[in-house]
Amino acid sequence: MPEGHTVHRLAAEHLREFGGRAVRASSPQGRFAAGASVIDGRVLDGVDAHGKHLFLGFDTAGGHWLHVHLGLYGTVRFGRGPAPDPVGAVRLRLANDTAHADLRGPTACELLTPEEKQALHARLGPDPLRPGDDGERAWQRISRSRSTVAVLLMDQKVLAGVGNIYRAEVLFRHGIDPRRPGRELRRTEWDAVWADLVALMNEGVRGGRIDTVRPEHTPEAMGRPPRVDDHGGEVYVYRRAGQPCLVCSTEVSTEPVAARNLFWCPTCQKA
DNA sequence: ATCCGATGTCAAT
DNA sequence: TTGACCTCGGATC
Repeated sequence: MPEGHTVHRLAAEHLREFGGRAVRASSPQGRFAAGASVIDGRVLDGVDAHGKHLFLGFDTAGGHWLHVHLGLYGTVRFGRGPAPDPVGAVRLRLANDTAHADLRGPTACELLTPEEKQALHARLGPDPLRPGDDGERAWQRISRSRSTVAVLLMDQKVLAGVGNIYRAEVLFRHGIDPRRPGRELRRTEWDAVWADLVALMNEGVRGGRIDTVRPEHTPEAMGRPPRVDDHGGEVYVYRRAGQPCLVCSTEVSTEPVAARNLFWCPTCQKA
């Protein structure tokens, strides 16, 4: 499930499983039948990821880019060996003789021209997972904005790839109150946040999960039972409302912000 | 069997 | 600011 690290991981996995060979494409559910027939039989010869947007290039010289956005609940499930009958609503199945991948529930699954792909990149902020990107463009926006850092970090035009978990966790790690206006963030704080996102999210790509807890605060180090959460990683505040802060034992706070639940420690993250 | 929430975005108001 | 989108899994009855 999808913050930026998941999408970058999916790009690499598609290239590994399907790259350089003709791929069969179908839409068992039917909603992407026309698009699948365009891709069917073409060679996957390039992949790209920017924030939460995945791009698969088929015969890219001919300009066929598949754009996928998983949204809140989209998934891709890979399988080895002969593809079984599709189960449930599979929007797109990619398959070759050794592997298959089933896409379900995406917000976007569409074909783009190179120009349309470029336009999409243009409206996204820098992505901590894209090697050439840096946080300067994001800082220009943040340092001029009266919006809160909680809102700014989730705005994909400002910064691409950060979602609700990385937002909550990186602000905790830097002791920043999520309700502070962007223009009151200090340059040194932003530089530290950006550098931390680069490190945390690359770690997320490697492990396929979001782990943000420093070694000295892990359950093992603190003598607590290991944390169990759907998303599978060790975190400080995400979805821990009402539980004691791992650092200071204050109850973790929560509050809806723009239809998403924000989590923070009111003691460790002072204005 | 049914309800609810979820790592997200956009159109309509 | 609100609701729609559209899928799954876990909690609840």
